[in-house]
Order: sequence, then structure tokens, then C-alpha cells
Amino acid sequence: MTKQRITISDVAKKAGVSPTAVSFAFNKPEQLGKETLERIFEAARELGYAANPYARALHSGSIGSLGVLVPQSISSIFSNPFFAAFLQGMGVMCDEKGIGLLTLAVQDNNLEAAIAKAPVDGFVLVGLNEDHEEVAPLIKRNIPTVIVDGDGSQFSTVNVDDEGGAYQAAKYLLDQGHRDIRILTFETPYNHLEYVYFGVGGRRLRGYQRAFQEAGLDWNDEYLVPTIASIEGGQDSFMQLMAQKRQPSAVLAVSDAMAIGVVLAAKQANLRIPQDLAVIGFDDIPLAELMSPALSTVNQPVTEKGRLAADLLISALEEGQHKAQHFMLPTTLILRDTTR
Amino acid sequence: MTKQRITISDVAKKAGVSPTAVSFAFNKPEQLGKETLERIFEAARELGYAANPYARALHSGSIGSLGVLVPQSISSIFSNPFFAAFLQGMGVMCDEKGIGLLTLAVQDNNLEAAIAKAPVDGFVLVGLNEDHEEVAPLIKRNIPTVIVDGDGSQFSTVNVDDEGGAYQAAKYLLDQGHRDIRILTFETPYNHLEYVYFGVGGRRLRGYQRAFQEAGLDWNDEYLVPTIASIEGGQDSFMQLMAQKRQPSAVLAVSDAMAIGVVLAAKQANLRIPQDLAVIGFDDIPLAELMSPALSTVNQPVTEKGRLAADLLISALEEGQHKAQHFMLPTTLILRDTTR
DNA sequence: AGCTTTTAGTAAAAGGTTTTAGAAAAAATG
DNA sequence: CATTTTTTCTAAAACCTTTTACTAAAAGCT
Repeated sequence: MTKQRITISDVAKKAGVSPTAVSFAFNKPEQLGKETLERIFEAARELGYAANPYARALHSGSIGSLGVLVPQSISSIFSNPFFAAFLQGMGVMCDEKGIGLLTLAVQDNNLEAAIAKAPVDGFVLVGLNEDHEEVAPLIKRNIPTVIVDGDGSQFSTVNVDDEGGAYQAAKYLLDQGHRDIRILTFETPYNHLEYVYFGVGGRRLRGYQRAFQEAGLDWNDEYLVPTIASIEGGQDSFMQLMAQKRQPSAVLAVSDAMAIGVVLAAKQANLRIPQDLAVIGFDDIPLAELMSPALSTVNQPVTEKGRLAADLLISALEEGQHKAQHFMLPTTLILRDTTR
Repeated sequence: MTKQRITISDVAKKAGVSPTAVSFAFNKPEQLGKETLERIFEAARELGYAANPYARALHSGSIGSLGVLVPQSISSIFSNPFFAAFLQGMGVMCDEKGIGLLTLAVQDNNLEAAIAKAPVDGFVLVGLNEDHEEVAPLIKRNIPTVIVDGDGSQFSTVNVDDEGGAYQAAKYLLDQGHRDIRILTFETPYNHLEYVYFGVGGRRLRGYQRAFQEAGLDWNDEYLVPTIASIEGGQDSFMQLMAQKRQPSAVLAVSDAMAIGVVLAAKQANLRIPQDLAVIGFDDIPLAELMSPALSTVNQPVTEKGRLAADLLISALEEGQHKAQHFMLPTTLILRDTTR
């Protein structure tokens, strides 16, 4: 026997009033007489009544939670310290407003379906551009949305100076005299190298490239090593690099996880860091500082990024139509033990 | 001008059919003729129609996402590596089933309100017991629920042998001859020491206690140092300990974050680890292995815990009524550089 | 041709809430 | 006391979808 859900009518019947009165009791108590109010609350408490959130949302159009959409599996999101920090930042705002945070699994193909089904008032899109075809429905149905690490004009965007940070990192190594530098990039779909110049990874790459060119070096796709964005990925890539004839004196990685993998693999191979191998990562995740040797890296204000994104989204939600704003937060080269 | 949401009737009108037909097109296409079907899909595509998830949920009772309820702020959840691993585990299952994961802000007082408002099909409760008064509505309205790190009989539970793991840790230090051991416990509400014996922290404490008693030592609440569960918390607590007359030769911490803080503070004070100070944490978060000196700790299968919890919840959802199952996963003492 | 079965589609109810417009009763006003 | 205003409460519409029960037309059968 499945217990029937308690509805507003059940409470109304028990309290001897109309369903409207019960609704008023919770939403506009000033509309009701004092003792009726008491009676309704009493009945509701006894029956354990709580308004059906879907019925409420159907009417009001709002459900009280935000969606975070990342074109990756949920499990990979949570294993990524970058997202942990980012979600923490969003969490600060959500806590303040008593709002839930829905992380969405997105098998790349059915992004559109995920958007349609999600019980949220608005989205934060990470690593997707406004002109992505599957993002179109959000525009069409004008659902409040904020884009992070991606381009857009109708929606507000929050980005970070990836190009500048990468430039600084590469310039630093080049100024130190390094000429054999390898670059660990995000893995590309279908191993198609041109994809590597898209998105966040692409922006970082262009920063490295600019530094190389200013130093009078040819930019060569041979420098690039597509790598899975994880510690293991970094280890694997570096082990492969060591197997080659020409060994790098320095490694630039587009993510800290990869860089840490490189450091681990180099330590196992008894390379001295930074003498035999210099490494600079990207992101400045907490582990970068805590590991030893501590990782040199490019800091980006991840938590602030999350906080700002949530803030923009919530403002848009509260104020109805909201003018799109575009933010570019600074990045900073942080030198620790894996360089110099 | 706010764009009106496209409804099923809009599509119906455009395709020249009844709303029912449109619904059938998406849910029971075999009920419709081939060319009508085409016409409906065409109209839906042009208008950018997607069924309102709330209306659908109102009818079907299911919305396709799971709630994770932790009696902490969202922001503190994501900054906690334990939860990152736990959510990753849940994420594996959610990915498989295409289900969203809603993390809920819970200001302790309005836990009940959060439960009532959440657009989810079921809950995973972390660190709450079934008999918690605010959990009652879940039972009353029999919403599928799984309890993690807490007790329950009606709901399935997933726990870990906290007591046994703690016992092993304490026994190891005592066997090594340590007699000046301090124990970093979870902070208690209102600084009321008796709360320390509740919940997960309490189970771990009882493990330490058993080892102490078997070693013929008095158990003394003076050993206990309530500490905020973070790296900074651990640092602060250890700095206070060092300021005292009697210095500990070893520290047991109920969480790795605290333990890491202790190690950091001890390093800054130029203590040699493990010679001057031995440390054993709890949880075995990824950082424990990667930091240096690598942290000795008690491993618990956190990701598996998350996976199992989600699995149990999803099964309960799919199979309707489901018999409660109770799991107790093993813990293992992992000795690394901060001991012996 | 007359009957039954199948196919293709529709009307209406159900799901639970909020809000608008309005009614009845009570209180205030002159 | 009659009239207006205020207070307290209700009926009904709206929100949007799915499902059940049903009809009309077409097809199959003897």
C-alpha cells in the first residue's frame, strides 16, 4: 500500500476550510483570521503537509535551484579540483540565498535533452560557447544563463585571462634559457590536432605561442602533447616523452593535474626538479601548493569565478531581464619549487 | 516583452492536431500515423518545443534527479575532498542512468523546508540519523532515501567501520610506545563536549578509546581537542597545543584535513616527522598520499560509498518498494611517512 | 453486404498549487 | 438605521502535461 501524498485539499478538509484558505495560510497569512490560521497550521502539521514543489513550480515558473552544465560526466567533474573550487564559489552564493545546486550529467549528444528536463531556474554553462548548437534552446526560450570559460554576447560571461597567464609562464621559461619545451594540451576529440586551438585550452596555447614567437622561436605543433587531464594522464605523457630521443628541459601544462603527473613521473625517474626539468602548470589548485616540490603554476581565481557566475545568474533571475555583463578576471604566474 | 513559453497546445495548433496527439508523438509514437507524426515533429522543432518538466513531474511524480543532503553549507561541501570523492562515486551511477545530482544547502533549522522544496526523486542523507526529527517527513511521505554515515532501519544504510579503523590507528601508536597522544575531534556545537561522542566522530572516538583502555591507559577527555575540520583548523589546533607545557609525541585526527594542518604546522615549527611527532589522519583523501611527508591515515572507500548509496537509491526508485539493506564497508590503516 | 477488428485520433479528467475576482459577514461611518 | 468600508473566506481559472475512455473511419473477414 503506497501512502497517498497529502494534498492541500486534505488539509483544507481537516481544518474545515477551502483549499484557497490553506494556500493563503502559507503564502499570504495576513489574508486570514487568526484562529483559522491556527487551525490550518495545526491540521497541516498533523498531516505532515508540504506543498508539492512541481505544482508550485508549474504555476510560479520557479523551482529554487541552479543548474551547472559541463560537457563532461558528473563523476569526472567531482574528481576535478578545479570544479570543486568553482562549485564552492557558486555554493557561497547559493547558501546565501537558500538555493540548490544541480550538477548535470551531459552525454555530449543529448545536451539539449538535459537542458529541457532540468528542474532549474537558470544555468551556468562551463566551457561552452553561446553559439554551440545545443545551447540554442536556452536562447530561444530565454532561460537566464551565464557562460563561464566561453564566449557569448546575449548571456553574461565570466572568463579569465588565460592567454596572458600562459604567455607569462612560457616567457618565464624562455627567459631562463629553456629551448626544449614540451606543452601538454587537453586531449582532442578524434585526435584531431586542430581542435586543440579551441576553447580554454586554445586560449592558453595562443599565450604560449605568443611568447615563443616573441623569443624568435618557431611554433611547431610537434611541441604539443595531447594529454588526458588528470594526474595519471600527465604521468603517462611524460613517460612517453622520456622514451623519445630528444628530452625536454621544461614542460608547460594546460592544467595542474597534468603538471603534477609530470612531476611525479619525473621524480620516479630520478630527475632533479627544477634542475633537470622545470614544470609550470595552470589553475593553481590547492594541491599545487601542498605537494612537494610545490608546483609553479598560473593562478586563476576559480572560487571567485564561481561566486561571480552564481551572483550574475541570481541577479538575472531576481531582476527579470538583465543586461549581459562580461568579466575577465586576472591570472598570475606563481613561482614555486618546480622552476628556477 | 517576455517570450511566452511554448506549450503543447502551440505545437498542436501549428500541426493541426489535438494536444493529445502531440503528447503521443513524444511518448507513444506507435499510436499515430506516420505523416501526422512527421508533421508534429516538424512543428515542435520549428517552435523549439520541449515539455515542461514540472507539468510532467506533477503527473508522473518523477523528475529525474537525486538529492544529496548534508547538514553543512554547500560551499563547505565542495571544499571538502571527502565529499568530492563521495559525489564522484554517486556521479558514476548518475551518469550511467542520465540522472542529475542536486546538492542541497541546509541551514540546520530549515532542513525540513529544504526536503519539501527539493525537486528530486529521492535523497541520500549524509551524517544524519533516521531518528533525526527533521528527517521524519521523509518517512511519513515515504520518499526513497538512503542514509550514509548514520543509523537507520527503514531506510538502507551505508556505513564504514569507523570504530575499527580508529582502533587500529590508536593501537599502532600505542604499540610504538606513544603515551602522549592528543586527539583532534570534530568541533561540537556550543562547545559542549558530550556531542563529540555522537555520529561518525563519536564512532571513531570509541575506537581510539578502546585501544587506550586495552593498553591500560585511562581515557581522559583532556586528550580531546575540538577542531574545525579543515587544514587551517588543524594548524590552529596544533599551534595551540605547542603553546602548552606538555607536548604530545603523537596526534590522532578524525579527519585528514586536520591531520594535514598539523603536519604543516609541525613542519613550520621545525619538528621532525615522524621522530618528534607522529600523525595519523582519517579518510585517506587523495592529498594524503601526494603531500610530503605522505600522511599515514585510515582509508575508507569513499567513492565506493557514494557509488553504493546512489545504486541503492536508484534501485529503490526503480523497483518501487524495496527492502532496506545495511552495509558496513571496511577501513584500513595505511602507514606512510608520518608514522614510525 | 454486414459484421468485427484495427487504426488514428480526440475530449476530458487528473495531477496540486496559486491567484484573481468576488461573496458574505462584520465593522465603521454619518 | 442605512450605507460604506473592511475583513475573512471561497469558487473557479490558470499553469501544462499525460492518460483513460471513447469515437469515427478504415480495414479485414465470412
